[in-house]
Amino acid sequence: MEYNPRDLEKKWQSWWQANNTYKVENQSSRPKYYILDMFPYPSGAGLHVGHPLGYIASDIMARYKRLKGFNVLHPMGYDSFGLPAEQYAIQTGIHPEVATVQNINRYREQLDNIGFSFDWSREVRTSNPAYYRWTQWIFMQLFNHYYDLKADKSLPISGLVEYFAQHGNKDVKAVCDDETPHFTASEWNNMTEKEQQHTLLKYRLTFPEESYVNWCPAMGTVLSNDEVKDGVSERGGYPVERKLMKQWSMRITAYADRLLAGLEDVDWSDSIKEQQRNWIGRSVGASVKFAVDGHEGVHIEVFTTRVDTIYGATFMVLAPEHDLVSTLTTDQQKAEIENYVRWAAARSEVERMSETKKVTGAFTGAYAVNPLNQALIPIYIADYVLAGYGTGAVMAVPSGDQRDWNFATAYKLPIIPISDAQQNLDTAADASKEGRYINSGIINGMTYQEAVPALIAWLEQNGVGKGKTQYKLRNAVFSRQRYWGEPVPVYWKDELPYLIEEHELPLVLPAVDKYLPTETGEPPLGRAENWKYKAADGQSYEYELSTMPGWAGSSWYFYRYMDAQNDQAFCSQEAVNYWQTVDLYIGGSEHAVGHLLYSRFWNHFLFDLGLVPAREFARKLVNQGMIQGRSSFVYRAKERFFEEYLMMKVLTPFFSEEGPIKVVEPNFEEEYKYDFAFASNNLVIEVTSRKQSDKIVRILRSAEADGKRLMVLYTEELMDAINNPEIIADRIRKALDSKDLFIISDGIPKSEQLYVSFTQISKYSPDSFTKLHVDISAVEDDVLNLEKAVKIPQFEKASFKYCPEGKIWCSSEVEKMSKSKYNVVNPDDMVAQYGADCFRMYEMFLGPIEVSKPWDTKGITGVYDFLRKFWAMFINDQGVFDTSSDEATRDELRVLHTCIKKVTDDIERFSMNTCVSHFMICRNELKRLNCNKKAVLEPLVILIAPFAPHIAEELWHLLGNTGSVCDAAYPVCNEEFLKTDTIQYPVQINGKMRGTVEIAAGASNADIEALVMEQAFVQRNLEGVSVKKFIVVPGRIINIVVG
RNA sequence: GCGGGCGUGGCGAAAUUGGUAGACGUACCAGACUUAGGAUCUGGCGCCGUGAGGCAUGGGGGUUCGAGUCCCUCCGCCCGCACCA
Repeated sequence: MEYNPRDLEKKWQSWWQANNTYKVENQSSRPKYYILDMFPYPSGAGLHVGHPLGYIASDIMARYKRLKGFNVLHPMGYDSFGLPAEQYAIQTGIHPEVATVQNINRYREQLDNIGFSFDWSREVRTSNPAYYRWTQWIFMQLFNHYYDLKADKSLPISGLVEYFAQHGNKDVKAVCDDETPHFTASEWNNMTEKEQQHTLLKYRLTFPEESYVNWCPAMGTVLSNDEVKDGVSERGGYPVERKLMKQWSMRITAYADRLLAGLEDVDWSDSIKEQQRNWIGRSVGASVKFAVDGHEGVHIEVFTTRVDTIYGATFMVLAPEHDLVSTLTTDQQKAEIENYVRWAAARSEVERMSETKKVTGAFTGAYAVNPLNQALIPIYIADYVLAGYGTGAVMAVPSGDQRDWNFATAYKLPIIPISDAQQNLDTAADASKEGRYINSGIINGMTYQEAVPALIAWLEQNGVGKGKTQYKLRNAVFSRQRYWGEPVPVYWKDELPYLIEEHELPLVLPAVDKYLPTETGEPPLGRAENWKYKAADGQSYEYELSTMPGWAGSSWYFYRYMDAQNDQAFCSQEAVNYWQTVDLYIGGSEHAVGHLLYSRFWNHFLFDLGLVPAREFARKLVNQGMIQGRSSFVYRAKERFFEEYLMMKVLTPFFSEEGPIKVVEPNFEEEYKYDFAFASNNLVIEVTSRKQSDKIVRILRSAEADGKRLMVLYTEELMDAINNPEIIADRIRKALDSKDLFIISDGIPKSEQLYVSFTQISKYSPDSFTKLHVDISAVEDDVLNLEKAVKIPQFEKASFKYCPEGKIWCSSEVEKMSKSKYNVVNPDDMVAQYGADCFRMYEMFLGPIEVSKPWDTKGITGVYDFLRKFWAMFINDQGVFDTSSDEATRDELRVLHTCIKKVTDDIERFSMNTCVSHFMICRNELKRLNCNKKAVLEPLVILIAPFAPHIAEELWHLLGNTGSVCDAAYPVCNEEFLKTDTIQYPVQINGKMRGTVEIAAGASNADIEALVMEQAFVQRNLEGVSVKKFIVVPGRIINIVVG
């Protein structure tokens, strides 16, 4: 009976399916456990070996928890709205849904292959109307709520309307737009419907607004901040610009403090928490209004975290985009300011970042008045002040802030010390909060702790400022000018947005002829025919044409799994009260600030509405590392190297080192002195293309100046010379005798590119090569198999015409796995060759789950061998399944129970790699004991079932059981069996290992000491010294201190 | 610059509270069996040394009977944020 993984795996996979083995009920007498994977976006490329890593770990956990007696929810679904399907639709005209379903089917096949214990009856797809109906429903709740600061939670907007009608908004403490004006009850009641609705938008948690957005012209859509990296789109790398557009926005800033505080309550990695804190970017300080000299009624508001340094403010800086710049600029300074504003606007994001040390700015000619001491301070503009943060203006304190110091030094502005502890203000600013204030009016002599509240009180009393907390976090743009997303359940009437009726949900995506913007520049939904909202008043209105961003559907999907078929609610209260929150969430750290922050935001909101039981949706988060690919490369020579290579190839056979021409390595550091140095005593041969005739003249002169004769060979001729080297050799011989110059015509076929392997390039400049990815399947033992390589379009066979020795050595590097890098390893291939159990165990064996590591197929044989040997323990000499029912020996039980203990402990602390090691050790030891006892092997089958469910299920049934091994009783470690009669004590002398002594387990310290001192190796080491101390750490170690 | 993480054989990595550093696996070497199989089994495998022994967890220092683990310091790598007032 051979171990034949494929057959038995297929058999059990269909058995599980037929028996609904993985179906989970929403009620149980057992405790619940919810383990969730980040659901995938089903891309056209399918899964690679990196994707299942987290799923395997979670599956092991899920199966383990089930064996341990939990009712385990372990679902899977698809984040199926998204850009790639839409791009594909634009190119092919195929509806994104069709491509998406195809991709999902492929994903499902691949996932099924690996033997996961997902309850597929709970599958969710975000693009399914039955699902996005509830995404739209949550959107409607957000529209209908505002954030009340007194209650510190979201409340229905209807309550606000009632309040306005009775009291106006003066005493309302709610999160709203900054410029929302105050109004009385009668003012409110006298407003038109339009005015009222307009006002309410300033309070709603989702609202349309004109705002600067990251507009990506190439993709025709708006991107969120985290979808933009270094001024280009994260996907595709297209340029992104700032553009003013009407967009739906989510008032996530209302939850900034709670999102920050909530991080304390979750067991997530420090790195993720820190990234979220960074993103929220809370800073506590004060806002201060500065009057402007000569401009009645004009104030510049600044935000500062160091209001205590206000007496040191010697100038003020506005961002070049600040609204007041043109108002304040004097006629005299106008030209300079306009110049600077234009220059700053033209600078790209990248330039601005790379030149942060350069100090630039311009003086407006205006002066601000320091409210504390009435000092007049000049107002500058400079691009080190960002328009997008705070108020876009700062009070500059060169003594306390390095950037202000740099500016003051460059523009010769005064630097006033403000603390008796400040030092060396000539060389740098001193931002410390030490000492007591000087030159500081009302806070002179105070410490930092005393000064801040004193100043804030003063500012508030005098109406020129207040304590304020500022966030980096912006409201989240919630519109995409795209087709393949959830329609926003809103129609427009009189330029105001209104929700459609709840019973009209879902608002289904309409059909369109093309997936591109309309001719008038509207989003693709503008193409839908007869797509109008029929309101209760009998009128038709325009629907909102933008769709929701990718993060909408993924911000609440974990609740849908609890009650996936519900058409009355996004999830029933019974279900959510049973499953509560996610106990363990597994996924990549790349979602640190996107998905994980938005989901927390929506969850806090749903919590405020009383719809979910906890503020945080996932108690524990584990971030699996990436499995990287090994990319193989060959190098394509650039033209320069090409010439040199040909030269070598053609000329070296005819001119040895002893001959008239000496071969010299080209010197790339002295570029263009002699472009190629086949140099003899007084002859330089230059190889060049005809196009570079001016270069030739230069080189000729340079050679003549050195007293050398020059021969020019054209690459075009060298090409011919490959087949007919004698001709060139002959000409060179002649050139040695005469002073002839060779000029030969053009004619290199473009396609004849030269590829070289990395081993050859080490002696040449890397600039001479272009690196190209090679399909790993065409690489065998680091050598490129030319036959296989030819199937890659970029490697025409002709390209290898001039490869030395007819083979190419490939270099390899570790990179992210990606189709475009030709380094993808498909799990299907691994499963086909080694089986799902082996694949699962090997992925775990690779290393700790959180660590990124390169895939290496070579090592998988070790795990495969283990499984075969594990199988073989159940098979007798005749090749038949056969286990002994004899009682297990103490040794055998010790091995078994050690394994139970280690594996159980390690699963609990998520150390799957060491679990696999323990299984191997256990097998090795049982083999040594020649154990085939059922009493030992049966518990092992249960123990290994989470890791290798198929082989476990097969053996479980062969052992005579009828139900699934998934429902077996988890073996319990009996510590009794771990005890041994004797202990091997390591013996150290002065901390150095000298040997081991076997000592009876219960021996007293005195007995131990006597026994140890007898040992020969101890005696030998004690010669000439005396024992100062004898340390016994029971069960662990003995250390003898000598002197 | 700020924040987070990390540094152990040829390679992936073990070492749970300080207690035999390198488990387990790969790769490699030798042997056995077959004899060409990429099969199986046995042994070896951090470095130096024939050996006893010495040296080894990025470098240096400290605490300790004892340090990969704790503290200080320097170096290097990775990730995140980045003129955030």
